[in-house]
Amino acid sequence: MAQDLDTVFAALADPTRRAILSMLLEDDMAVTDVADPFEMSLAAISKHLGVLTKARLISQERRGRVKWCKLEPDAMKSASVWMQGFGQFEPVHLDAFERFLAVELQDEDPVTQIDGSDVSG
Amino acid sequence: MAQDLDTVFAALADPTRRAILSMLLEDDMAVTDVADPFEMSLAAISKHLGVLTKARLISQERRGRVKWCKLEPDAMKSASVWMQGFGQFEPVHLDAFERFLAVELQDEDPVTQIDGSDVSG
DNA sequence: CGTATATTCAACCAATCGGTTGACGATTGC
DNA sequence: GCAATCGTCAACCGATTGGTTGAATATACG
Repeated sequence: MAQDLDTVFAALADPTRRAILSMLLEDDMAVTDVADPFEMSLAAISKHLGVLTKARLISQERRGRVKWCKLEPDAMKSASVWMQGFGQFEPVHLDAFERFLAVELQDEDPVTQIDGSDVSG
Repeated sequence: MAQDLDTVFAALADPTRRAILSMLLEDDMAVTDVADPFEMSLAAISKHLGVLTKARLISQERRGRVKWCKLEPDAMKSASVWMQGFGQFEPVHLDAFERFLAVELQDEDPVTQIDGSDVSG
């Protein structure tokens, strides 16, 4: 559906949300841990996670008082398929680590942030 | 760069703009002709084309008093590469006509609009 | 039980978005 | 030259976005 593409692309348009997705590529995470490397409030991250969930790019499962966030690549796949209509984009075969790097390198800012180097107060 | 992805994904998040892109898949078009199937004003379409141009998803070349719009698939490709970090999306080998259909079918509304059937006011 | 932790909710804010209208600047053609 | 065509610009509008803060809700722990 077109509306799915609306929400998926809109979700991907924000660098914070893309950073969150690449963090979740490593492992499932609790909301608080997702929020940790960012300078913004927990509530803001919670909203971002809501946007990602609505776009079905992630799923959230509550276990006890902790809500675990998990990457759901299918939604991204359908967007990717739509894009493929515009050219034969070579699939660039990557192994797990290279996939991670590919994402990290395209998205520069969040890496610095996630690294937690020197985030000014 | 991350900012490129911002503008590309944001541009793709709007159904009118995706419809424009799939129209341009068939052929280059003048701004007026792009606007024709839509119910909104020419100025609105002009703005949409501006967003697409800024994202480098299209280019615009003025020839006489007509401005021609041309699809530029490279920007979409870089977004597509970013996405591939999240999974091995099979490349779905399509020929030219099938590529066009793939795009059209994913994006339903615009087709109806382009068809000009009955878009309520 | 009481308190700390995890997360969301609600209200608010400034900025951006997607659309409108009317005026305007170029270019074309009778 | 003058009128029609092509396209953008500027001002405006309501809705949405991305952030804040403070309070509220659950769950866990000691």
